Amino acid sequence: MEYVHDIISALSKQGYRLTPQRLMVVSAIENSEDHISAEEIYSQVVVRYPNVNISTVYRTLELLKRLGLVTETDLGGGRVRYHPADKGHHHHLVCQECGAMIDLDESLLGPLQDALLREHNFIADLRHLAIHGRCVDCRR
Amino acid sequence: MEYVHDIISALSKQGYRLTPQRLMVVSAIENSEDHISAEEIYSQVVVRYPNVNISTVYRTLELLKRLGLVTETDLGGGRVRYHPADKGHHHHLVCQECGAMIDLDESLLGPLQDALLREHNFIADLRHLAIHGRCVDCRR
DNA sequence: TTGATAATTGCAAGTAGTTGCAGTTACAAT
DNA sequence: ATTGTAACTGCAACTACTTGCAATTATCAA
Ligand SMILES: [Mn+2]
Ligand SMILES: [Mn+2]
Ligand SMILES: [Zn+2]
Ligand SMILES: [Zn+2]
Repeated sequence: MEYVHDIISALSKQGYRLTPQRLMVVSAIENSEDHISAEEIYSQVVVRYPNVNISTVYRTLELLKRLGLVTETDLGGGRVRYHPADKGHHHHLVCQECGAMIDLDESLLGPLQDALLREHNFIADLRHLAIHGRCVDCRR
Repeated sequence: MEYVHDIISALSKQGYRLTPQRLMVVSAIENSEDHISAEEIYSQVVVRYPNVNISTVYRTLELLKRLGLVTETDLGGGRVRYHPADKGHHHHLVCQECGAMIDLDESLLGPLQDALLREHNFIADLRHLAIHGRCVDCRR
């Protein structure tokens, strides 16, 4: 069985069209070492496909989010960032003062997720959260 | 002792100027029954102070956030919403599918806040969160 | 009261992201 | 291969929010 990117095969399986623009956006996300922004995706894609428009990047991200294939996270810095939903299950603590980021294991939010499901019948999307606050150094 | 809005007396105590624009923004927030947007604040203020600029509203909100006097929350709908930090301690579950909102007691996040402080020395700002996901009806 | 002065504001331009629409194209059916 | 069609894209205009800068003003000291 040939190798296909997870996201692309999921798109294909669900009947979405595999346009070159989408393939390149997906590839930028899957090849990114960490969290990537829409602008960064765009500037990668535009090199190989010069007349792509950034609204296509945003629309693709919207689709991938809606299908649960990528997560969108506000890590500060004025733009949200994306990464594959099934890659590196974890969260981040973000200091609002100095921008420091602390990685957090996903297990810390398990109990909360369970409680919300049990007590409110609500399926919380708690994959790759950014929790904002103050780190030790910026404590007042 | 005379009555002063909590937020105004806090501003004053910390040495910030009490401009008419600020007083009116604060008043709009404190008088709002629930969560209010920047645009809604602006449209209240502009009636009594016609040449106020919306950037002043945004800058005032930024200040009030930074001082911990108001909370900013993304409840969906394409704009964030504000309310006094010390009013109605609670959170919201927001369904990404249908927009339904379920109120949540603040106690549910106490254990998480404690764990983050204990295990990571991080003071998480978990006042008035919006947790996104799917409600029972939109479950798949 | 009356200045001095730094904080604050209005304005205009900028950034991140969204949307309506007309034209293009992936994909399926022939 | 050709063609029909809805999905998708590019484009341009728009929304929410931000920012640099010059003009205004709240506050304080004289
Ligand atoms: Mn991450
Ligand atoms: Mn609320
Ligand atoms: Zn910090
Ligand atoms: Zn729902």
